[in-house]
Amino acid sequence: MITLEFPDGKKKEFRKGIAAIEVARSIGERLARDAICAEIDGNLVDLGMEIKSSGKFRVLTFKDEKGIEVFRHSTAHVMAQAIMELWPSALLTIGPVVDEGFYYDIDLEQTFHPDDLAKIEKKMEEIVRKDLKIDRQVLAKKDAVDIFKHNPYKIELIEEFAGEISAYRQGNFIDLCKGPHVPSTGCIKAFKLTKISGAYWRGDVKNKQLQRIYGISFPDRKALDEYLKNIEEAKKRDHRVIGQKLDLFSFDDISPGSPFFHPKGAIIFNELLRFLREEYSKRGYKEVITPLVYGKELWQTSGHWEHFRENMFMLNMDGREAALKPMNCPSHCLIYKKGFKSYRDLPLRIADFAALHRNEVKGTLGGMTRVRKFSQDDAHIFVAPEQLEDEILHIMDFTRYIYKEVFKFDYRIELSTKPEKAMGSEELWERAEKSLADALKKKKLEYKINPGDGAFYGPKIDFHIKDTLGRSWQLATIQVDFNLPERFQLEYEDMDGKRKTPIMIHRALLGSIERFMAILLEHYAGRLPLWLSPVQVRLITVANRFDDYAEELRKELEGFGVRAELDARAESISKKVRESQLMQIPLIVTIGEKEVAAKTVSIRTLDGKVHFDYPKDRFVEAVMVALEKRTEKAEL
RNA sequence: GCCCCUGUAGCAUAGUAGCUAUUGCGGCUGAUUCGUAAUCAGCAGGUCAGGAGUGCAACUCUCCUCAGGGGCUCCA
Repeated sequence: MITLEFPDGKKKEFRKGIAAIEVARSIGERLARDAICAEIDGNLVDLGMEIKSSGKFRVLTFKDEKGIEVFRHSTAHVMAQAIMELWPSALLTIGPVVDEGFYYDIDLEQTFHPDDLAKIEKKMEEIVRKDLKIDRQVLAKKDAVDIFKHNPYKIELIEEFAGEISAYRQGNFIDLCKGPHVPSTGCIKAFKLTKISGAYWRGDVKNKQLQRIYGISFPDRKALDEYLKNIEEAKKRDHRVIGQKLDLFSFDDISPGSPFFHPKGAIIFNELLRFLREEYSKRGYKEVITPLVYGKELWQTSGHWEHFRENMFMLNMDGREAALKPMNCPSHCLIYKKGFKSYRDLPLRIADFAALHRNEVKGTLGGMTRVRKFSQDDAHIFVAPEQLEDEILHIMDFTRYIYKEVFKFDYRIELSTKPEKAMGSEELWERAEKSLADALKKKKLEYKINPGDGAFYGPKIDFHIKDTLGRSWQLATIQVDFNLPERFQLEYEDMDGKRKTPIMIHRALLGSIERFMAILLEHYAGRLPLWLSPVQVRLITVANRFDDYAEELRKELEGFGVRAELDARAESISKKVRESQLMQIPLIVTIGEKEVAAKTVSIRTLDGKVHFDYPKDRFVEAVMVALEKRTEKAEL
């Protein structure tokens, strides 16, 4: 007999060699039905696995992260089988589970067409209907090589395996796999193949490009339908759709990747800058204005010429090679060098909103999230070494204020360390990495380490958030740099009269303003906070004879710096309300007989609620308070 | 840069086994003065992304270019 301990701490005896599924059944029929695989002492196993020794036992279902992964991985196998049946010459490579679903990379002469997805899905349904048993097999290396000898990718994988080589068979399909898997193909109830793309073998551009098919699966149809509905909803929130509907920005073929901000978009952009400037003045930053064009010698000094020349826009300046600046750091180093610096000048916080140009390769451009021309809320802070940690803490506070308090975002923190292409000594890098890690620990923040993902001049802390389509974007970044100050021979005179080299911190909190705007639009689904709304108040009159009162109120609001419009067209109230609502105007004020008589207004907010007979002066007051405090909405 | 898909008026769309194009919104004109998501009528608006080719004939088929989209790679 063996003793199994369940997650609730209860222990139960079973005969040795009992299958995991039987144990599940002994707990409950329902659990056995939902079971995907089991976990024994932390190791995932198939439900058919015979348990030979005592230990901690757990049944995994679709409610468990690991259960979802196994389920989707099994779906990937069903898809692979379907593809092999339809295109027997296809070579399977790898097919892992990702955040949203799974994919399989396939080497096939013929290219897949989107219509093929439906064909593959049909074949998958057949396989599911057959309810083929999925069996685990442990193979000796030479047997594995023999089975997969026609597939060089699998051979390459087999050659790398150190431990046991396992494979899973369903019908006449077999694939190399660590497992576990669901017991039979019939378990895969609801799935959808979502997209086709190219992908390089092992993610390396030098390797052959394979075809990747993505899919997702769920234990029942309802969950899948819900997922698909969410995707549809997310598409409506896409910043490109909102940007066009609200007339915020556009693009033109004549300058791909460079946004045109329309008047309403420009308001949002400028409001963001106004907000930052106010914060800057509270936090000791000094704003500067710098050139866009620089001779190449500057980029040689900074190291960008060597590392990023292909991504810079080149120009000719008096017959000398020059480039549009892709970033601000060298400009600020030059400003630092004007006039001798004392330790009393540090920390020196230099902020800049200059336009930056990066000649991104065409394939990577997209909407406002990846552009060629953009501005950052950039700042470079020059500190003495002993000020470094405090300054980093100071920046993290600033970041938290913006993201948590003002915009209420959830973010993820990553610490990126020394990349292969790096400048500077090992020792400097270690010091820089440690200072960032220490600051994170002091703030008790959770973070993930991204080995080798730092900038070429130093390590960094990045703040990432997800967009509505589940894609992750880097927003704020804090980078420690010991290299540029040396390259530019920056120095300051310390208390002891000695000349020392300062440390430079690169930081941008919103990141690119363009990208931040995109994320904001999606975050709020176009319903921006009052202070950012291009039009804050729209006044609608019931009939022309009330226009004077409305215009008076509009002027009053305008006088207080509120963006207010009067819609006095001879259209129906319903129509004017509808249009304002579609334009996501936060405060829609209607004015008619009653309002004029009683000096009130009727205020409609975007949720459709109407506050009738609201005293006019109190309304103006409420708007002013909301703008002053930058709250999302006016308190009515 | 690589793979795949897409490109019809300002926007959203229909369409043709190859004979220059549909509808709605928006715009303009006129009427309507109305109480919280579309008042009515009329009019204008398109070298069907651009170029080349095959046809008597191309928006439709082929090729090239450009742009957009989804991925891959990249992201100072």
